[in-house]
Amino acid sequence: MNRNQLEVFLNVARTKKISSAAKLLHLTQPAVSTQIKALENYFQTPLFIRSKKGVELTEAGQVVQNYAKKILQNFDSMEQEVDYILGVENQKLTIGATETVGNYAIPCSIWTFRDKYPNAQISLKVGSLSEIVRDLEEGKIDLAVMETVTGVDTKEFNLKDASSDEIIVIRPKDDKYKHLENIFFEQLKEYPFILPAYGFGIRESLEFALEQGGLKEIDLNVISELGSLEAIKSSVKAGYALSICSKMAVQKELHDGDLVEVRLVDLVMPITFKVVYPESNFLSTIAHRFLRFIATPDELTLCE
Amino acid sequence: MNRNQLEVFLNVARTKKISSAAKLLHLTQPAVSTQIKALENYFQTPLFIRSKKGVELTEAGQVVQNYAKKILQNFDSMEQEVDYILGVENQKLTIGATETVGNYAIPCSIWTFRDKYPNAQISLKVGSLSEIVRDLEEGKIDLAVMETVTGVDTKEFNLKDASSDEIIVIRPKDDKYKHLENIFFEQLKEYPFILPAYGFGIRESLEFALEQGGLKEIDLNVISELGSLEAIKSSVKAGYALSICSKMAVQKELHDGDLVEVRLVDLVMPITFKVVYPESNFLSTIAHRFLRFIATPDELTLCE
DNA sequence: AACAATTACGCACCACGTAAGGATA
DNA sequence: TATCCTTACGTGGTGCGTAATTGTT
Repeated sequence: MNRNQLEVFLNVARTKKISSAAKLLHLTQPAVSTQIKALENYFQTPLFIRSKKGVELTEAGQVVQNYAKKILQNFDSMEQEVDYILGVENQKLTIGATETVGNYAIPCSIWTFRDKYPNAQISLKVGSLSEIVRDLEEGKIDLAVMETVTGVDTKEFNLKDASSDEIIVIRPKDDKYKHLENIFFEQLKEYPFILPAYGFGIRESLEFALEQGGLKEIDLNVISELGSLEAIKSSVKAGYALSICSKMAVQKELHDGDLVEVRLVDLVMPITFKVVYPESNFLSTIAHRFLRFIATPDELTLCE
Repeated sequence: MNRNQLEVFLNVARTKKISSAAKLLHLTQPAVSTQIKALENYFQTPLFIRSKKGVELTEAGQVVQNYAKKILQNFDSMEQEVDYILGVENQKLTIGATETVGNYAIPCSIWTFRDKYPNAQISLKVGSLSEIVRDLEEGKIDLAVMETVTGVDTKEFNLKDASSDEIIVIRPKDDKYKHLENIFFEQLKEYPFILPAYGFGIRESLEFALEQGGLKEIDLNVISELGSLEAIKSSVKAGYALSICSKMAVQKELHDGDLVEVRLVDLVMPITFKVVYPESNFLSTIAHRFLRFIATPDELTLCE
């Protein structure tokens, strides 16, 4: 039994569903399932009672839950105290990010990260891909987060996958689109469509996802190409057309019902953020901590 | 960072030597070294100061030590509390063991194990290999510990390596053997030798070790074959001859100086105990706990 | 049909052992 | 030379994803 299994366990206990925990942890259902089974095998007793609508803690499971919380808290405290000794709080951290990532995906992560180091000087610099790459090379930023890594010298810099987002199709809440729930990509061309402009990040991610999905080219009824997320959101809300964007960028609208997600049955379009950073030796301790943070699967979940 | 690394870390902190910790954990020096390095990389700071004669905790290292102790205690408490719910204390456990293992290697482990379950009914049955195998098949014992597994139906039973002992050459403390410290196996035949009898376990282990070492047959100046460890020890002590036995079996004599170990430079003769047990489903919970215990590397170290 | 969980299988990574190297008394 | 630690490299076990299966609403 190890730390990771306890983290998985706690997420299952909290959500009362293996599938939900898997989503939070950015793992698949079977992965979580086998981890729980391994724990139960270790203790030689069931920790959950499986029922129709999820799982429920057994008595032994409750004991494990209590201790697991304590243990993970101790891990956290240990890291905090070490950080205090190292004076991580006094260090400065400047993160670079491209437009889409920087404006929608990263800010809430930074808030969460700042909670851990409330007195550190953490700043975010948003710019175009080329600007960010140049800043990285000139050492003006400690590390950068972006969707694509074109133009980055992969010999000079390291890459790491961060938590992933997803491209989704959005539609107005109007009743006339009501039947649009689960459709094939092909069917999209029956509706007016707004395409994000190039250089906007998401357009490139879309084309890459289409290629991966075996759908070679964009054959849609494009009524316009817009270079601003706000413009896209407004246009779709107003009922003019469908469009796409990153799911994180419209969390609020989806939740409030101002926009509705159209699920594609034959295509998923994941976005994997890349964190770009120089050789370990050139990284400050707090930059290391941010790397650890952004690579930890469930740290970003507060934002969803 | 995980539980295992903390356990390694604590052993290094306690012994102040990576090599000593490795021995206690039945690991190699590089294995422990890399684990410590991984921890230090995780925290981005040294946890030990390496010096000529070992290692010393840094300030950060002391913090980690304190929390690591807490965390591992919590793991222990968690397991204890789960065991309490499952009523493991009320279960009965009967362990079978062959002569050598049962008389020398296992008893101290059982004491340690009994500390964890003071009210459980734990008994040890020592017998010949065939007796133990029969008891296992008849379900009279829950599991068995032995050196060789000849005669065990490996389809019906599972095997697991437990902590290992070592066969060593012993000599009298007499001054006339004083020059015998580090010699080649070949040189042994210049001295009178007592060989343990077959069926005694260790004889089989010896022949296996010789075969592994590329030394096909026992070409020694054998003056007698004895079937009792006590007889062997007495004879060697009395100065009649050299002999072999498991290191654990003569811990006390080696420490007191009544017997002396002769190191072979061209041959090491490890003994790996095998734990034999039926299908998981047929095992009581406490038997499972004993399996977990005996397979955990550093649980047996209290006996060395 | 849709959702929740399990099982089977292939792959990629990590911890380990072996071997070799370096530093110090 | 002996002791103690580190670095380099090959290998096996474990955790994960994919895909297929079962069971429930």
